Amino acid sequence: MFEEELNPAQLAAATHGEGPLLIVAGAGTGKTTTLAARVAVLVERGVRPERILLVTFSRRAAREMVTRAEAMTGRRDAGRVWGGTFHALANRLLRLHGRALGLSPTFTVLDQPDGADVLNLLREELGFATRERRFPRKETLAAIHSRVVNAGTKLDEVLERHYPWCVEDADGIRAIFRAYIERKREQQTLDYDDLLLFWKALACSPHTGPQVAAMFDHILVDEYQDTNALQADILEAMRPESTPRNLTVVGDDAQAIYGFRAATVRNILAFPERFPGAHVVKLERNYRSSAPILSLSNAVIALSAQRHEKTLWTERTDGELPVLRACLDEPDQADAVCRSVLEHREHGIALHEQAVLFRAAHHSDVLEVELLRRNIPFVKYGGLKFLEAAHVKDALALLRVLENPHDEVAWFRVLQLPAGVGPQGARRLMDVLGVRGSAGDPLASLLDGAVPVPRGAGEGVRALRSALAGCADEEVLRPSAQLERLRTYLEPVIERKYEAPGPRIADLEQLALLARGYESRGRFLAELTLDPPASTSDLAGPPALDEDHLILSTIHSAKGLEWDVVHVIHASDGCIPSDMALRDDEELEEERRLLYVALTRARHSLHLSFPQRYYRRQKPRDDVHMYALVSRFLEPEAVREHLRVEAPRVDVREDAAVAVDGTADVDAYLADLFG
DNA sequence: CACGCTTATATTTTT
DNA sequence: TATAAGCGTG
Repeated sequence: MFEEELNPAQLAAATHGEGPLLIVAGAGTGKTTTLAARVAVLVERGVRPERILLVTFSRRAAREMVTRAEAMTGRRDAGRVWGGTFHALANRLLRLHGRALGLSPTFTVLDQPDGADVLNLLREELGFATRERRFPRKETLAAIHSRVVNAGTKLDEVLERHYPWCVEDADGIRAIFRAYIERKREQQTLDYDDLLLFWKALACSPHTGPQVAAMFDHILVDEYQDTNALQADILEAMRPESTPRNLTVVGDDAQAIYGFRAATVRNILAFPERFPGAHVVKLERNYRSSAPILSLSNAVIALSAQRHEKTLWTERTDGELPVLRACLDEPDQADAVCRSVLEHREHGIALHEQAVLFRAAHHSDVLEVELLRRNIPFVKYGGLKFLEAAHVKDALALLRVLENPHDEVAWFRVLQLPAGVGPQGARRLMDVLGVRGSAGDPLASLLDGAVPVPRGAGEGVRALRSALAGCADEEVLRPSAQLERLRTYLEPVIERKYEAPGPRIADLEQLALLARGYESRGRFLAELTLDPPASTSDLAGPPALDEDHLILSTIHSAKGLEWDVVHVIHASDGCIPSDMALRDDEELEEERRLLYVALTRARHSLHLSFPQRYYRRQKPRDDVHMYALVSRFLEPEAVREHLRVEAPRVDVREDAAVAVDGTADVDAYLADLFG
């Protein structure tokens, strides 16, 4: 049944037997189809779906692949495949088997900002916040920690290479990190890095390892170029040599764009050594893009300093040259994009078959205003800060203390909700309640009402207590119902604490909406942090999807997707490559691949643009603007010849033109890393 | 010690 | 933009 749908290389990959398999799949070469077909083939050969582990870069991708496999086999039970991201799968496995590692099955998951908050508490406790000298911010600490763990590199080395301005504070950072491990263990919380570390520990342990590895007959991993050293270790441990090493990985070194998350293409390059006897299949025939789009993409990546051992080809001969348009300024660019989008729509291309891609989430701000003005509906992927908004965190913190009464960060937020309680008051209350340490029940203590309350805060604390009691009473209460109750408590709090409370209160309704469909509070919390709403439409709910809408997306979030028409905006030096990413060649090359990813999303029509006059939106009323040049990746003649360049309507003065520059094992392992 | 005010600062990408 | 740190007041 697959023979007609797949080309020989795809078929070879899909029907590969036992043993390790590396599929090197260029952009648009039918990677998803192939992987879905492989799942289908395995199921048809008698492998039970629940014994297949499918690791993808988003839950959405996992769902899509499983759905396609179901369609190919006609079997409903393919949905029982274990699909999801590394982190989501780790969460699932650790809830089942974490006990062996000393983890409670009710552990809570800290997202990156949560982890940063814990680090911040320690930063203050250990006296680094008040010092005269400036000390790395909590976000920086979180980023350093994450890189150390994910790359498996010593702290000192990471500091030297990626955070040279923090080298002087190495000892302080080390002290904070040591305390951080301890604190997380006490609280039964795991951050993103822990999820991976504990999965690895689970898989490496002589007791649990064989059992966990034996849960799965086949493991398939998508976007392998964007995995890091730790993730590769996990896979190796999940496929020990004593068993048939049924591991399929799919990736494209030319599309590696997650270096900042410690991903390394070495994983792909070293795969055959790590898994001896690995079969390698290359997919080079592109089915997605027109010839001119493919030529441009190939030309851009050909100038990469690194070698990419494949050249995409297509049998298509249709298509027009991609356009590079220099715009006057951002409004002009927004105008050009809107016109182009509407023109394509007149030619029968629906809005949702068109996308606008950009490097950073805020690059679409001006365009969004223009789209709203012209009544062009759109959804935006990437850069969504919903869960990071203070009031949403407040609501979630309330749920979290109910779920895990030793969750310190959550308590710290919750206890500052009542009027008259600030950071110090909250700390005192936490001490009295016994939040730290795993003994006792701080929640019960608070509800008992036997705790001394800071002067003037009596009423506020009483309100908080009754709100929590209203949820704690009934274990059966569903999370959405709990949120409903908490909302009545939170609304006045939000009105007092924040300006512009209107939209913030509306966000709480969204949150309650997201919670419907969850029976368990713990699951809701875990899934929300591990698979947060990816787009504005995820939040808007199903009705909005009926309407045709344009897609706006960061290039990162566009990974694996494709559209008939693609507009890449802000294709200027300083944006692509981002002037934040010019520290070394490695970063620069990643930016080039990012542009490559953007270009290869397009099927029929590709428009690049950049504003020549670029106001720095950061400072309001700032008259200072800069003159931007086209991205250096589009500058060389070898690339230009694949573009139709539209001249600026007004020339920029030459002299003004400047580029914008601008547990025990885990703990011991960590202790070793921190030196 | 909370809270409201001012000022500095740093802004990428995501699980 | 918006958050964090610094400072004065109650």
